[in-house]
Amino acid sequence: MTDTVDAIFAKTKKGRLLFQDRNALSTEFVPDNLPFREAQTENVAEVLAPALLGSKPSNLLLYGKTGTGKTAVATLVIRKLLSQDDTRQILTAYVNCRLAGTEYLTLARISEALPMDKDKRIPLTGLSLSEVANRIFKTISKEKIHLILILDEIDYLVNTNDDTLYKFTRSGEDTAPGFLTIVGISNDLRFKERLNARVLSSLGEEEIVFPPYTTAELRSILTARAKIAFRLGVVPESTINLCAALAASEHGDARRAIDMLRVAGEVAEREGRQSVDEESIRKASDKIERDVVEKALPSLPLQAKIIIIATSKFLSGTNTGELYLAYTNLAKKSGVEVLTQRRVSGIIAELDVLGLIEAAVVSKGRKGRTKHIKLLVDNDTLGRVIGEDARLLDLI
DNA sequence: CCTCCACTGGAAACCTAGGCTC
DNA sequence: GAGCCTAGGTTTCCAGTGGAGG
Repeated sequence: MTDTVDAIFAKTKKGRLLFQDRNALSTEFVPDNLPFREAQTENVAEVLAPALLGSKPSNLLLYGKTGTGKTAVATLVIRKLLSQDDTRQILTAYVNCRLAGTEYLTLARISEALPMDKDKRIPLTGLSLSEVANRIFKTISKEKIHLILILDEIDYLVNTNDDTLYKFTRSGEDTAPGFLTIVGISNDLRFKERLNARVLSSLGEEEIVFPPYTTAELRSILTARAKIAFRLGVVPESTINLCAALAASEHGDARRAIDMLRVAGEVAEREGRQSVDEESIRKASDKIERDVVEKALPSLPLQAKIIIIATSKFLSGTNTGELYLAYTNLAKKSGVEVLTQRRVSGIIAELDVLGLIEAAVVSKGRKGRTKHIKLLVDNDTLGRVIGEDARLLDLI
């Protein structure tokens, strides 16, 4: 027993030699200059600069796929802006609309960044959206706040009606003498098409596009980060190359590349290796994929979990009708209310977006049209993660 | 070329939880 | 505390639809 414990500690001590500053590879870390994003950084700075003189900057839209540096550029510019703010009136709020979940929760998150009166705090539910928006506007007006609002994944705010966005883009009178500038960030290049023309004209006053990083650029970024994060010589060039190549095949996602390098370092450390080799990168790549699933599964609503379990009964895939029957059985067995097929079909679509299952519409001629559904989670993981939910244990 | 299946996916109505007002 | 209001989830209804079999 003590032997193994000693061994673990000894290994850890040895492994420590790899990292120098692990922070440089964390998702929150934004370096003081972003290579290959100089133009965009300057552009954003120019648009937001008027805030330093107390006037309202134009609203701004940042476009580009995940991991192309949109959030990093915004964060960096905001950081520098705040450090030079003599007016002391600028306040910034960052909200990820997808993570917030609903429109209401997005607004609630925004209000958290404001110095709200105690009795005006936003409760978890019960208020109308316009009431919440009005409270936010009133606070901005009363405290003369110059708010720069970063709405990451803003496309999730538009799906149903863009009433809230419209209100926010036209809030001038309600917020005076304060103001509100929106920096919208979107991964979806076609997001604009879904946007109401009136909203678009004021929200997209300025637009900046972020192209994907090339393999060479990723390589350069990784090399720079690795220099800060790791001790000299523990990351060979071949590791960087592999990491960059893997990320480049995923549409030039720098966040993913940096994540992978960090996890690879952790793997190498745990295994007591002397360097972060290509093997560590491969293991990291696997681990990241597993982690995504293991994080998403437990937070799923009960019904979605049951549907996932039902899907797991069909090893080589199934279709909507068959899956619905299996789901119905499971739900009855566990005493859960049975949803309609329309709803189940909707949840299937949601799980597809999450990447937990694969659901492609196929036509089988006379045998109709359906979705071919396949589980993308392996049964071990499923049993381990969903098994924690006592109600579902015996369904697996 | 036409049919017709087994759904898909949009739209609207309905339900529920929870804060608000008086 | 009664009655009102809304967001978000669900149900109800239904007009499409891709393509194998006729």
